[in-house]
Amino acid sequence: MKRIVYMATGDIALPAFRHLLVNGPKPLALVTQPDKPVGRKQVLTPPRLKHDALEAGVPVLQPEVVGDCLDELKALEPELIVVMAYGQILKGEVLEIASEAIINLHASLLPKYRGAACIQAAIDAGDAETGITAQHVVRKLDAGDLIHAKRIPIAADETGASLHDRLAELAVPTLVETMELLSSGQAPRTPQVESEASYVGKLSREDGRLNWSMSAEALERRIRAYEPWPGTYTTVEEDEKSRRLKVFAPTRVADEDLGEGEVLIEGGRLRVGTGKGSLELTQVQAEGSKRMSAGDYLRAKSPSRFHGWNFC
RNA sequence: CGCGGGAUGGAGCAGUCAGGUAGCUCGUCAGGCUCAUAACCUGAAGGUCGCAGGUUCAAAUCCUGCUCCCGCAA
Repeated sequence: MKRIVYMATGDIALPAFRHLLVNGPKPLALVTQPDKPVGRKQVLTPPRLKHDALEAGVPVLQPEVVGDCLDELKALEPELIVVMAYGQILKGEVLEIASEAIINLHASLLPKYRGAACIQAAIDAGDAETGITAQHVVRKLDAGDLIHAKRIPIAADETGASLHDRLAELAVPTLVETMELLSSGQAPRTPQVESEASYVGKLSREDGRLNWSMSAEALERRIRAYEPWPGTYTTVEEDEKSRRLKVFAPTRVADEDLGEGEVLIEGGRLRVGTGKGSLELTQVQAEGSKRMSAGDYLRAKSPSRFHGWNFC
């Protein structure tokens, strides 16, 4: 299989793309999302994949919707289309363009965690392992027949960021092996077991608000899972204003007996009660301020101010 | 011109409204004390108060312009 079109936007698709650029077969084209304004200054930023593609002389297509470049795609006469973290749902004619197959590399062990927030979901749920699954792309999101999957264990201190990077690397052998299977004509094609399927939608910043009635263990996992996106935060009443306080990993489960959201300051350590057990926050970031250790955060605050302090 | 917060020794901050000796909690270094400690005591070093102009006898503080950092929004 030599004629490949790569459809991807997210950085998680970068290692596998680079592998193809270096070891071949070199993709005929990269289809990626249009450059988007990013950050506070709304600077128009191209996906990093685009940079690599252009450097390697691979043509780049950036249609608003994939349907806009159907003719260009057909003209390339691809045998295989590889989709990973592209950011658009594919339907209609696009699914028919590749002569052999259109496959997707998904960052979970399907049929678990179909959808966008699959990496966060695996950590949040406390799963022991996750992986990359290669599947055929069908109309229904992430519901295609399964070809191949590779697994990795989830570490006890795993964050969304670390798992993202490890899965990106895992995508390389997953893609290579999947292509070998397809070429050999021996590729399995296993329908997903619908009863075991689950779906995790896109996360928004608001999803990162910590609910102190959850257990300390669940909160600790969530803080790791949602780092760096969407991040987690709590709010604190200060000077009669409700201010946001971002919370980062690592956090530690502690065993003080505190009410939900009740704050205990002791020896420069910051602990909060939860629905079950308590949590020690070690890294926080106040509004308008940089990320810092809990000790630094507490340093300039007088102890009396914390009397009866609560997070909510 | 999307809204808002901020820049003060190595860290986190107060001081700015009402201009007048650079302060707090830590850290660092030196010495002391203790069986011992995130312990305590004594002392020391360390700052062009983001940058550039302006007002003033006098500017961290007032005025103007600029740079950078951050929260929200997208």
